[in-house]
Amino acid sequence: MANAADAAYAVIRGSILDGTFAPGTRLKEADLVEFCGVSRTPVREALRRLAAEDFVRIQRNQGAQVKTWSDDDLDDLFDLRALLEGHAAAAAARQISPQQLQRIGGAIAEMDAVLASSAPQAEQVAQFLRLNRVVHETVWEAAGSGRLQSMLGRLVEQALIAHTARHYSLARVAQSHHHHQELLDALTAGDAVWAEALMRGHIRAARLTLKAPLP
Amino acid sequence: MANAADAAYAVIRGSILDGTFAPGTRLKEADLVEFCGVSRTPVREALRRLAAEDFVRIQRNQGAQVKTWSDDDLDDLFDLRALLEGHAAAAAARQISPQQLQRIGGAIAEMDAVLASSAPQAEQVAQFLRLNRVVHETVWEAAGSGRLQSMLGRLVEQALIAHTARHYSLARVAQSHHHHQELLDALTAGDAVWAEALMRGHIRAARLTLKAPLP
DNA sequence: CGAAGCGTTAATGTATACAATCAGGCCCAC
DNA sequence: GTGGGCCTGATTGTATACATTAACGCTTCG
Repeated sequence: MANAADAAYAVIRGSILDGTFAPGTRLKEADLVEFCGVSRTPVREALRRLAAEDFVRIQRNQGAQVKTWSDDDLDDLFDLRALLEGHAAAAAARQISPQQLQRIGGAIAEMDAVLASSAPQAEQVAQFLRLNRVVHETVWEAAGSGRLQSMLGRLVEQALIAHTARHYSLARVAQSHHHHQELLDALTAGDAVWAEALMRGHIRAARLTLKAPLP
Repeated sequence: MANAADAAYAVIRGSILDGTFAPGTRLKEADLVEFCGVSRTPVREALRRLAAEDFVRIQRNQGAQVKTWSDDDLDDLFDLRALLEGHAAAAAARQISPQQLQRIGGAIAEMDAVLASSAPQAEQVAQFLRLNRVVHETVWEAAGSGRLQSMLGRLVEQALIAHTARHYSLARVAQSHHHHQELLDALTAGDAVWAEALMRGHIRAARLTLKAPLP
């Protein structure tokens, strides 16, 4: 990351994702110059890029603020995610490689280990989320559409912002885990219809988690 | 458009869409400064924006070039379009307003008139494409998802670049026209399944047109 | 004759200075 | 007392100068 603009982008984006810049926060260029340690030019470039990716909202002469998501927005977002992830799962079922299947299988096995461990719950959830990402990204990759992959990456990260400062319950995590296991069966069987149905359900369940986390 | 950056964006984007900047063309910032009549800063901003929207490709220290689309890319693009436009059509069928139905009906009636006229063929096709856009945009709008709307807008425009300098045959245009008419029936009936199926077929047919135009 | 290394140059990347614009507060008039 | 208009400060938008990078052609050596 020799680039000042890329560095600024990474810093700001990371700070939005980890909650340092909460939704609604006004992002002044001068402050970000200090925060990122680069001049205004790359900071502006980073902000424009983040705006294009829907992480921030820019109004003319009024600067940028971290985007806020209404409940309807999130419904909308998860509807699209269900559609696109379902599509990806179906495509993946038709053409996934043994290596990719193995990667998903490995991630699921690791999840097993994580959930069986006696680590602190927060740690377990964090590990699970990382592995969850591996599973999903492998499915996208197997779907073989770069465009679909980048769209989904963005959608997922937008959903993540809304998650910030909320924690998943282990009960929901376990539910997700079961989804993944069954998804692996569907992918292994090459059953596109099954895989798509499972994935759509999986995403819908995730939306519900966000709305009303289980205890 | 009091903005220099917006102006540059509009000029460059327009020139890409109308074929002035053909796919693969290297876009040097200095040249664009002259072309757009603004300084490098807004030109750069415009290029970054166009890159985010997949109109150009930017490599570090190597500037921007108009994106080229392989046949596989286009297949990919139209697959996604079929999925998303189908989804939009289904959603629209469930909740479209009388005003929106009327707008689509009006556009179709105008298409009738255009096709029945004795204008030059190129003129007929151009008019038809404009009305075609009205029909589709109304469907997206009726679907009620801003995110879906912007995604589709982008996908369609990317497809348009590939069309440049190619002309549609009247035969294909007539086929599209029939699709639109039946789509209006489905939307009026509020039949989401029908609308989705029609739209998916409509997009698939469009892909074929691009691949092998009818005489 | 070919290939590798270096220098030049033309382009992009970054910083900063200047211009335009908007928000907020103050004052004045009604 | 309240509303409107103007002024001021802060912030973003634009231009330009400087730094850095990589591509290209030249030279030179094997």
